[in-house]
Amino acid sequence: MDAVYTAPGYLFRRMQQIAVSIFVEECKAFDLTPVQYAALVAIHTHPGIDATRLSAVIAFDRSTLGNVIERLESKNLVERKPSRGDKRVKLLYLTKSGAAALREIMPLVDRAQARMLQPLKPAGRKTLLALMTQLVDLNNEASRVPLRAEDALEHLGKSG
Amino acid sequence: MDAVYTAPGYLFRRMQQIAVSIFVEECKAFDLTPVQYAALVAIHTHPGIDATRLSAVIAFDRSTLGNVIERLESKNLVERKPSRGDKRVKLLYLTKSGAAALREIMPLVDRAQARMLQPLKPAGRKTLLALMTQLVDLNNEASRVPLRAEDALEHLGKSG
DNA sequence: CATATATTGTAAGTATACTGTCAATCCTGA
DNA sequence: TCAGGATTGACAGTATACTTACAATATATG
Repeated sequence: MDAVYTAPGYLFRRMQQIAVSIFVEECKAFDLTPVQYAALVAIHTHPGIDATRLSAVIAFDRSTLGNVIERLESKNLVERKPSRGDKRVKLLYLTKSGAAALREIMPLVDRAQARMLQPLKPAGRKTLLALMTQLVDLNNEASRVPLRAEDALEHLGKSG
Repeated sequence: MDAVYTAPGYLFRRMQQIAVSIFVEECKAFDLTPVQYAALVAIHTHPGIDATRLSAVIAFDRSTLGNVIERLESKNLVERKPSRGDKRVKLLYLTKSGAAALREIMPLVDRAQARMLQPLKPAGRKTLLALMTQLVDLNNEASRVPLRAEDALEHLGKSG
């Protein structure tokens, strides 16, 4: 059984479980999940983005994202407006209330992020982040939903 | 947006996503998910374990595990037998077919595990595993479903 | 022994995550 | 221009992952 507890797959699942748990605990004053937060941040950074491009920017499944947006809409944090040029597309914007919620929750999320790594020594944190960044980047294509930040943003007239 | 892509929470979610993707790809000949595989391994190691203890041993949510076991049962890989001593409890065993499936899928899972870390250099893999093992262990209590391997196994008369 | 408390499995409810499929719409190329 | 292919959002279906609640059963305590 020891082999199980040091297998990368087990460690990644477990750490994700822990990370979500810490996030929810820190942000329990807001009815926001990690995914919903990520969507808010991305819509704030790229107002007028559509759902398909948003899914590429934050590496979420497109189908799942539809439900996420629906929930954000019903909480009045996000609004969908039809695009003029393309009748298929619905453009995403934060509402006033959404922008306000984002401002309030950001420091809590920062604290959650810090807590995830807190048990390690500073040098270990730095090393882990570097290795994980590298690994996620190099494994990008292995994911079912590869990150396509640059491609997705070309049409928005943003450079980064 | 760059801060998002180097945040620990993002990296953990992404890596979990990638790990599941690789697992499914390597094991697609079998209709088995990572969770179902983990349950099979644990039941194989601890035959006659009950669902509550199993959830502590592999750090799964108890309610979710019920559905997982149900699926394994309907695939005829696992069987539940009522306990004699305690009428509430159902004891878990691998079927012959379950043990055979486990033997066949193990090497595929090993390959999947190796693929997850392959993009890193050997030294980096070792360092990452060590840091992750440490972090998951030290953060154990932060999870909603802490690992309780030793406690859970006391009643089974196993030493480890 | 009787009652309060705890445990076990189960279920309902919510939220990711993914697979497909589909109709509406857009775009391309002959 | 117009037919074929691609894109977009929506939907159905499966599988985690968690919460709360509940009935049946066990156990601890008076």
